[in-house]
Amino acid sequence: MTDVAREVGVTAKTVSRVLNDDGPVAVETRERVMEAVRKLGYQPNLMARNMRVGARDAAIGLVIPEMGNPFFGTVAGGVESAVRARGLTLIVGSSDETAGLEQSLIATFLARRVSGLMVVPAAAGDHRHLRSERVAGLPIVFLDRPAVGLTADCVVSANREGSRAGVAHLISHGHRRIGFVADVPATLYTRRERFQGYRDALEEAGLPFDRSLVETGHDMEAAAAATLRLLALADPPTAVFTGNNFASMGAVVALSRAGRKDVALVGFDDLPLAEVLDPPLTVVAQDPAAVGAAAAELVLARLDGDRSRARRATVPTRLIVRGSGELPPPAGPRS
Amino acid sequence: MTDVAREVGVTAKTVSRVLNDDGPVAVETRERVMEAVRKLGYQPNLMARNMRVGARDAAIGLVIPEMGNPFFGTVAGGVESAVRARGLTLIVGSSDETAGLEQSLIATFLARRVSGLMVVPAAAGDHRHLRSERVAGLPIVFLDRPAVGLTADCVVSANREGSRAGVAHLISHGHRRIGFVADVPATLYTRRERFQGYRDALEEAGLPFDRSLVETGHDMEAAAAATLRLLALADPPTAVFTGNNFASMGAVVALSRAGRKDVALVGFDDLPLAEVLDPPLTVVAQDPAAVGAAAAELVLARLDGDRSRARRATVPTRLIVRGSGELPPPAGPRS
DNA sequence: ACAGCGGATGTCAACGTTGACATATGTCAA
DNA sequence: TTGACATATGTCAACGTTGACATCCGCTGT
Repeated sequence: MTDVAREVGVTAKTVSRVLNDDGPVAVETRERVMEAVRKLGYQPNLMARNMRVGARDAAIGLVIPEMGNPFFGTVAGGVESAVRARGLTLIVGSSDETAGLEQSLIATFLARRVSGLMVVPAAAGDHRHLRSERVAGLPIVFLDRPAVGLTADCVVSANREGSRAGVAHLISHGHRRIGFVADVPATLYTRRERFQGYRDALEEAGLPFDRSLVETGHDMEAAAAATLRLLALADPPTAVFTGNNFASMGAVVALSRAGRKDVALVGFDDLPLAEVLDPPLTVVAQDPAAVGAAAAELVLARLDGDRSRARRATVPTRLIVRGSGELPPPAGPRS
Repeated sequence: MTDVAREVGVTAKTVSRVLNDDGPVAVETRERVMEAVRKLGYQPNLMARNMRVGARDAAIGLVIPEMGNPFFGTVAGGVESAVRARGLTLIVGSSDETAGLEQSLIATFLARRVSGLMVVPAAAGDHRHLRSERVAGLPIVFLDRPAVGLTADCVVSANREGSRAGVAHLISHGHRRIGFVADVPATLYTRRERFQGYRDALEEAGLPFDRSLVETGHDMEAAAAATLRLLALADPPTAVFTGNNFASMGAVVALSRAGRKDVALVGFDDLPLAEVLDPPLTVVAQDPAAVGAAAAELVLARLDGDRSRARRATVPTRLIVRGSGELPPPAGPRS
């Protein structure tokens, strides 16, 4: 900047004024400055600028569990466009679903003095350490899953209601014994909520809850095995509800391998190939971009001085009917 | 930092020494400093630090076309772990496959004085504007597609060879008329390379190239339509090679809708559900995480002072045989 | 006893930018 | 003519940190 100023024969401050449209500058001076900027290929140093003004980095930090997962990728995409529209930069890190990595990422972001923090909590996280930052007024929003040990803004999908609707859909097609397959232990928020939705639907229809119809598999293969275990029961389910995309894929694999095209299936989370499957997969679709965008809006509102108490926003899900959920239960002795 | 120093009764410099393990500090002083740091909840300001030392931000900027696309997400994941292992932070932006957004993202990163730049070029990009930065010694690496108008480091998949191998696989199963479906116009590097691989395989086997077997569809539906057009030809192909994951999905949909389980299919890019399809999809799989990691290694090597000329690294692809590529051509009048 | 040395700490300036305030020049109304 | 005011620019300091160099102390060896 000093170089540019020298070139034009003015002070750095004048150059600063030109570049920031701040204060009065003679038209001729402005032009000469702009020309020198071009000539020297000058680019303002954002680091120095951020340090001077407000001592905050014009960036938002985002922690997600996995970059390769399209769900979180799309969430990040939603966050990014909203954030960029405000002239802020997005800094992303992935925690690999590990509390330790998550903490160290957050620490890095805080050390950079980001203007806001967005976190998809890792499964075993704990966010009490963020209390002081929150009190100090740093906008912090949690996505997809709420914070643990901290009252803070949060944007989640309508897990319970979506799950309820998916299971109710199966019930409305005559199913009375419906398996539930999800990947992760009960510590994961989304799993708990979706399981509640499953029970809500059963209760609403006056159907009994049968513990033996609930299975767990932490990845696709495990979910496939879990599905097969359900089918091998003495009194097997006629339909299955899967609590996330890996579980859905596993169930699809299992039904395909077992040649059981008669078992109805509804999955939580849409899959890119869902309509190509045989039968096409009926799903409860989330809207990850909307989750990201909503969270970003919350952060931006807080940046604008919104000091109201912590809010929880819920992004609706949508039942996409494609075929696999509409299979009727086989006509059995009792039906 | 001054607050901590005052608390302990030393100078900021001493606190700095403690925190950076730099220079001799009395054990007792160190402990008292650490305690004050904890007590005051002090966190060093990375922005100020970066500005002082080397005038470079301890971050790497990465531009990808789309966040939600698992291919680029996984690339970003590969980059991130490599970069973080070096204590650097990853800053990501998505260009939405737009040259304008790409440029403005790059400008932002340069203004932040990132230590390195990694770019997956948007389809219509032009990177001449980066020449001066490159000359100035900024590590710049292009991923998945080479730079346009600039000689620079680059990491790409073995598009041509992978494609050749995929088509050769079909040929080895007796196919002589093989359709080619890819999404994008000839300006896209990957499309050009994969098409060349297709022609290589034909030539290698002494098969004629038939222009009418080449179709274009820019998304899944378009690719499906393109596939149907191929099947409707007077002398239709007995096998199809698809040049990317959307094209593959489109082809799968088309074959499924047309009830043509006899048409062999090999696709470039693996799909999460490939093995669940009927028949399971044979693919030429890329290794996006390896692409990201290799690119990151290149940037880091440049940061370490490697000033050798621009390199191009090629990450191998892998043929994953699952069934759809092994269907024999129907016994026709001529075979 | 004293030079010399290494350990522990301090002082100062600088990184690039911009807020707060000051100065200089010109314009206009009283 | 003069003071009030707007316009155009300059001066200075500060943001938080650390490199370069200086200082002070006690200990060692002769």
